[in-house]
This record gives sequence, C-alpha cells and structure tokens, in this order.
Amino acid sequence: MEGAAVAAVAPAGNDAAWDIIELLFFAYRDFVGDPDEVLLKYAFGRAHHRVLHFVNRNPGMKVADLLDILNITKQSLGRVLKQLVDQGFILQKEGEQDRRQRLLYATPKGEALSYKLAQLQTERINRAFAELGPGAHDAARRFLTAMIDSDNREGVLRQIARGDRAKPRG
Amino acid sequence: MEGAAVAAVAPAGNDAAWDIIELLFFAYRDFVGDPDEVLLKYAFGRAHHRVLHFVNRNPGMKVADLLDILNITKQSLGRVLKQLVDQGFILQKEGEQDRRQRLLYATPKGEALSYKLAQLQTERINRAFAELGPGAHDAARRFLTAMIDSDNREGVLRQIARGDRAKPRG
DNA sequence: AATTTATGTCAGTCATGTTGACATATTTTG
DNA sequence: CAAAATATGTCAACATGACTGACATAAATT
Repeated sequence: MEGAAVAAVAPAGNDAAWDIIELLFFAYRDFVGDPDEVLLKYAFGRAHHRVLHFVNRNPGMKVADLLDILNITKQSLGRVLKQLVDQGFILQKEGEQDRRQRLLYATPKGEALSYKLAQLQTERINRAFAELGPGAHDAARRFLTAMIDSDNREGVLRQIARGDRAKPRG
Repeated sequence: MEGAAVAAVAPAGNDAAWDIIELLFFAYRDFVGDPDEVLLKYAFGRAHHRVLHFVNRNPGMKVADLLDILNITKQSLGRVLKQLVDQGFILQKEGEQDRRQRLLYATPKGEALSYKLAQLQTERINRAFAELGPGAHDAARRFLTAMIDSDNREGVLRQIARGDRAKPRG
C-alpha cells in the first residue's frame, strides 16, 4: 500500500504540501516587495499600503471594519491612519445614521496612490496568468479561497465582492 | 470634496486581478497565523520560524545562503539565530573545506519544532487540496511559481528541490 | 604580505505591532 | 431621563524585527 509507506517515520518530512509552504513564502515575499520602493518615496510602509488599499476598495467603511480586516489594534491603526489623513490620502466623514462613526474614504490623491501600488501587483499577477494559460486565474482564486479560514471565508468573499461593486466604472 | 466626485481616472479599477491581491492577503494572513500560537509558547516570532524552517530543510547551509533566502541583514539574522542556537534548536559547525563558514543544522529539538509548525501549515494546505480535488496541487504550485521574480525563480526551485532531497527518510 | 571573504558584534534608529488605562461623543436600554 | 453600551481617539510604555554604519576576527585567496 502506498499510504503505509508514506506514513512511516518522518512526521511531516515528505508531506507533498511542503513545497507549497515554501512557494507561498517566496511568492508572497516578491508580491509585497513590488510596492515597497514606491512607498519609500512617500515615507510610507506596508501598513499604510494595507489601510489605503482596503479603504479605497470600500469607500465609507467604518474604522471597526478596517480593524477586523487587518487584525490589528486600534492603536496600531491609529498611527498610520492619522498620517494618511493628515497628508490627504484618506478623509473621514461622520456617519449619517450613527454620528459616532468616522467613515473612511480615499481622496483622489489616495485613490491615485492606491491604484499605482495595485498596478504593480496586478502586473505580476497578470504576467503569471499569461504564462500559465486559461483557467489559471480561476484555479488560483479557488486555491487561495480554500486557504482562508473557513469561518472567515464568507466574510472575506463578501468583502471582496463589495469592493468589486464599489469600483466598477470603465 | 464630498467623496461623491470620483472624477479622476480608473486605471486599474476593474482589473480582473484585483481579487487575487486580496485573496492572497487573506490567505497568507491565515496561513502564517497558524504557527503563531505555538511560537508564542516558545517566546519565538515569525523570524525564528523562518530561520528554523529553512535550516531544517537545508542541513549544513551557510549563513550567507540563509541571508539570501530571507532577504534580511546579518544583524537582523544574528539576533534570532543566536537565540535559536543558545536554546538548542540550531547548531553551528565549522565548515570542513572552509573553516570560516558556520554551517547550520537543526538539532533534534529544532527539527521537532520545525515539523510541528510545518504540520499546522500542511494541514491547511491539504485541507484545501482535498476540497478542490485532483489537479489543485499542481495548479497551485504552478501559480505560486509563476508569481516569483523570474530572476530568482530558478534559484528558489533549486532551493526547494534541495530541501526535498535533504529530508527523504521514512 | 596584503587583500578579500565569511561571520560576528556594538550601537542607534525606525516601523509596526502589543497592553492597559482613560476620554469623549453618541446611541441604546432599562 | 439616567445609565450603560458602543465607536472612536489618545497617552504611555514596551516588544519584535527590520534597518544603517562601523568595526573585529579568522581564514582563504591573491
């Protein structure tokens, strides 16, 4: 039996999924590395990038929603958010129904930077899909989705769908 | 400036690859999140995890090789490496041909921790592949490979192949 | 013998995360 | 209405893991 041979001694040593661990590490390293040079010119870091990206994708989102997505504390968020607001990349508007809320919007300036950064990443992604041929996009989407915690998965997908709805012009 | 006037341009707004940007973010967030709890108990961080992982996969690797893989400075590496050595997870052996080199090996203790952490990640990966059916592993491997910088790609693949060669005991 | 290489280390800084405590305005609830 | 809960912001202290720059040591190479 094949299964018996594989299960022998090494605990996880020849698990076929090991290559994915490493490929994911290298792919992600290069993927997030692209925007870093651009961010340097603005004296921003990856934290700013993440905030700007999700705000741009979800105009009018609440601070609390952003905290949930990023999985960080409000103190951590506060620092970078303040810089983005002070420098005119993001603006905060009082909620209309609930005036405690500070709804977040990317300014045109913020939108421009967000797109610029996203473009570097979509270029890499599209280059990969061009290499791999049709079906690759769908396969990648399904793989990445399956890698997300199942409890969060629906929320994430709704999140992404919301973003698609918010930007569909052109 | 009421946020309504989205007069600007929409350069990459409806690029189909946008969903991959976000899925990659969430998938990676959950993927690296798994080992974090375990690492907490050892007072280690992700930096330790990465070092231990690659050393375990490449017994006898040079410090310089590790620096190349991790893309960090020797000062950054030095701190976490010292802790791993002091606490008996990694040992350094003088190179035989070149006695300046400190070749790195995981101790049995280090190997055990490395496997424990990897197992959390392979469980997630295998769960995903089980969901997706046959062909998913290959598709994921090809996608992630295509996402790596093409200049590094060969080196990375050689690196992964070396790791596979180093661990096949059963 | 001089230079280069592999590694280590000291010292200071920065970015980004954490906890804990507290403040303020607003909405919801008893 | 008063009290409690909620959304957000802020101060202070601290940890991790990056960074730069300078310098040290031993061994290999020229």
